Amino acid sequence: MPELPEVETIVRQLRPGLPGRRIRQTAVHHPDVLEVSPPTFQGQLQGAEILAVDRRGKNIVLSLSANRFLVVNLGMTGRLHLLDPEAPTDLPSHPAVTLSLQPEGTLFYADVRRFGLLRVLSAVEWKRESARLGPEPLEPALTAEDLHIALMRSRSPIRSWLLDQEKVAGVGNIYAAEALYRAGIHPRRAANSIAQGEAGRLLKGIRAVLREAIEARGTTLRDYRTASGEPGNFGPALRVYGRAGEPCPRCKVPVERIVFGNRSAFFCPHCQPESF
DNA sequence: AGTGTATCCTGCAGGC
DNA sequence: TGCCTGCAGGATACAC
Repeated sequence: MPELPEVETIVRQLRPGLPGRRIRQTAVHHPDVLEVSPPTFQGQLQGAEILAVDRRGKNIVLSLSANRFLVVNLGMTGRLHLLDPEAPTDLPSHPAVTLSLQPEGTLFYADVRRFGLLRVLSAVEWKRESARLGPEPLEPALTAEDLHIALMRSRSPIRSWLLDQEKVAGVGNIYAAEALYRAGIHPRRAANSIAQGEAGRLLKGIRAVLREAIEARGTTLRDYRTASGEPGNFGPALRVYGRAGEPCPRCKVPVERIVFGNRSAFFCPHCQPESF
């Protein structure tokens, strides 16, 4: 999906506009993105006031009145747009859910592949869901030592480990590749083979690339758009992701692509040696 | 515990 | 032009 920087970008754009508005009407164009029937979903949202907009991992979380939470996971191709009634933009294709707001406004969810998911949860349910997710990588509470200790408990490849939302929340395939490149760690290295110093470099790499990507409003490969419909600008700053065959920016050795865990992994074979 | 595989679904690029 | 294959920011379920 949209990974942490893309979701953070959307949340920051929605935050000034949504709180204080009510959900006046809900239209479901594609029940695929729901877990419940459209009438149930509509009933869960009807009349609710939006109190806050937050992010947890890759989830957009709208706090609603009556202690409910609308949790949006964008899957691979989900888009959440706040349509300005005064300045009609190009409507995205593949509409899935439309929320008509009061006062005037429309929150529009579109999703080409419909892997996304919209759920309305109680406070207890959301707390439980959130507790399943790993720590927020940008929160200072997460230390290199914490990371190293967690890594020692797993023998899975570090790239797969980083993609597991129960380990660290919000990192996806793009930023896992970029963070491992910056840390000089081969994506296939076992998590428990990462030394303490490497864990420190990895955490720094994760934070640096996430911050820079947020600054650029995310990476648009094809579908991702900000809440106002703009593409993200981080694409040209990617150093290895999607760059198989291109020279490593540091050493000029061609970037390689391998596949494991059903996903492509990109790395520099010179700067990220598999073993020492 | 970890991994390979399949699934959900559509669109696009590239090869022939 | 058209047909085919492979590939894509995710998450989950399954058999080994």
